[in-house]
Amino acid sequence: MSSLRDVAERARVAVSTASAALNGTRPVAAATKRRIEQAAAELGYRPNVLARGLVSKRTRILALLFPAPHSGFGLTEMQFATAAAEAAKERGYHLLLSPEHDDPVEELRYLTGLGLVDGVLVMEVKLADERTEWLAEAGVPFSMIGRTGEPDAVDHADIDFTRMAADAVAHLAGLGHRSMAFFNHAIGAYSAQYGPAIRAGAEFAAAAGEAGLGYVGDLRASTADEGREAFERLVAAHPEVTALAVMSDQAAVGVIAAVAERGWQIPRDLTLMLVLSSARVAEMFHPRLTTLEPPSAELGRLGAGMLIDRLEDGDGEPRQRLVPCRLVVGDSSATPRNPESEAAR
Amino acid sequence: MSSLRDVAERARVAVSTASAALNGTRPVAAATKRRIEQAAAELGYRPNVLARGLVSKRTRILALLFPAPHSGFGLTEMQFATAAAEAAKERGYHLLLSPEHDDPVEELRYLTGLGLVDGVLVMEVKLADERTEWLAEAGVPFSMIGRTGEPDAVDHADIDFTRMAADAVAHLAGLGHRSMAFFNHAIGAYSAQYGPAIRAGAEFAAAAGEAGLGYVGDLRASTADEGREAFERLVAAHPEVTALAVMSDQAAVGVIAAVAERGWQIPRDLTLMLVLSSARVAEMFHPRLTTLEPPSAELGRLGAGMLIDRLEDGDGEPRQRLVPCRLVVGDSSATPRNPESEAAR
DNA sequence: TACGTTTTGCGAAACGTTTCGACAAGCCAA
DNA sequence: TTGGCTTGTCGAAACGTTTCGCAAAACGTA
Repeated sequence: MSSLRDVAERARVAVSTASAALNGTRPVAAATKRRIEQAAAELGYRPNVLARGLVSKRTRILALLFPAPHSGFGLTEMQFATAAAEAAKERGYHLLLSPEHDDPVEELRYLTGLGLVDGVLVMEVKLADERTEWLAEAGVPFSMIGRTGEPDAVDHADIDFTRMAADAVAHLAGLGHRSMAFFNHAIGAYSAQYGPAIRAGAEFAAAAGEAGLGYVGDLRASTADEGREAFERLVAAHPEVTALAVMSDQAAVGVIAAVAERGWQIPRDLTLMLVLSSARVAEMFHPRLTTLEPPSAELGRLGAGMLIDRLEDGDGEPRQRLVPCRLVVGDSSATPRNPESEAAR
Repeated sequence: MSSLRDVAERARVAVSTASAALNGTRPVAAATKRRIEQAAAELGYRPNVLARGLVSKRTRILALLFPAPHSGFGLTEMQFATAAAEAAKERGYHLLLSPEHDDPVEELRYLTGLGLVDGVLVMEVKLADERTEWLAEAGVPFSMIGRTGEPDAVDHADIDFTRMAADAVAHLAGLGHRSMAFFNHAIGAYSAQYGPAIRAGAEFAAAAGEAGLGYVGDLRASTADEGREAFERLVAAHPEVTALAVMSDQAAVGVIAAVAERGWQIPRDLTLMLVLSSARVAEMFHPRLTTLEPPSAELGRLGAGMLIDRLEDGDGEPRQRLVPCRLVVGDSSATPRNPESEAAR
């Protein structure tokens, strides 16, 4: 690989002049500049990232903190990563995929100590997150996909949960439903702190109340078995419910099976929609399920973009974006079976 | 961040001695070594990757070439990436997620010219792949997840397609089926060169022949509509078929819908199995589908491991591994409806 | 013609490592 | 005591950039 020195020799200038010309950091006479650029082109010169980073303290490398799959990874997490990598690439940055294990903070200490990365992208953020706390304290630039309970002035891109719940409720109410149930993720060691579960739960309750819908919100399921069981409990306690919103696609499998076992049909007897599952997954069900698709790629893109903005523009007001979900209507949405007498069913 | 110089000062030795002690590249007196190590620990010293890479020409960074999603990415591709990152991390390496666009070779030229990566991990390898050709020619160390048509001496980890087809056929034959159909991926610009589609097609035909099963292998579908249509064609032309193996989960959605529309049931009237879909996806269907789950994580791990071996041990015989799939039996497999008279059905 | 000012280019230092030749000290045999 | 080895440590150079003080050249003005 040819170095800047080769370029300088070929253009018959000093190395420093070549550097200035190529980076535009100092004025260089037009003719000289042209000569240097041509020499660089002819040699196929590529600046060495390491040498550059060593002196400039900027590597243009971002790290994406990738949590160990806690509950089976989905397309969503995947899209964060690919979209972030794409966005980074477009702006001349690189993305390091950095898996996390038992001791995220120690690993973070190691990772940032390497002098390899300019900033960190954090995903699967918990309401109280030791990683973001450490990063803030250590003064390492970072942005979040998701957000902590008190994101204050921290850059982040997250789902607009308020709008998501409102959209879902509007969809159901628009079809004539008067009563709905929300199946949240199961309470686990993880989801106890998991922002999306908590925010979605709160926002659904609020949106249903706002719209005057009956609301059952204490159901929790993350597996097919749990979904089945939760559904049975629901039917026993709240037979008036005609519409279901389910967070976990795994749970939906169980719910649908339980519905079928009763001889009921979707959407004739019950409307069912997924929440925060990709359309690709939703259409794998039969019937194709309605879903509120998370803007995963958009979040990944935004997260990376914000971090780069921060790195380049230095400080400034916090960059924070809430992005709505996309409602993809499938074949699982319909008017309630008997709107008039539902309460008496 | 403290540098090697700080460590050396604190331990009252020369920088070069500190380096030797910490890396073990030269003998250092035990007492001195201890002093240096302690100083390093006290300062929380982390060697700077850039400085080290600049002189040693080794960064311990691997790039994973990530193709632009051609037909919607699945869990499989995701697992390559995460497993490769994990494996790399365990051996002290980092993984760069490097998206590809229109001109893979030019991008590769750029990427490797940066001096940032020691080696490249290539996935979604086509039978004739310009990327691997370029890499080989340029002398850049690389390994493949998948393989070209003539992998010769190139390191790779791939699915054992022969075994996969044999396992599938054995499963179906074991249930009593005498005739099967294989739904391959649709012929697209991409899949025309796509190893898995081509290898699976060939191996299924061979395995069915070997086992003495009737075989229909000219069906192709990658979407629900195509799946539905292909199924109708199959029923019209080959009513004797009692077992289906489907490559695309999207196509399976269509097939299943078409089956249901005829009033048939799986597995009562027809056995259906997925090929190269994860169990997580397979159990999203109703009934839960049998699947031959690809060893994605294993392939990612192996691919990274091989590359690192090559980087560290220098040359040696090619490292090549074929890994079998895992048969996960769901509720979609059963004995044929009427084994005796199937040909007359 | 001389002087101040601007433009243009140069050289050296620095970034934090690794590598390697040199050399002082210690030891043993002659 | 000398000479030859071994062991342990040091200093300097190198990797490929960027940065920055300086000086040479070019220009305009008095």
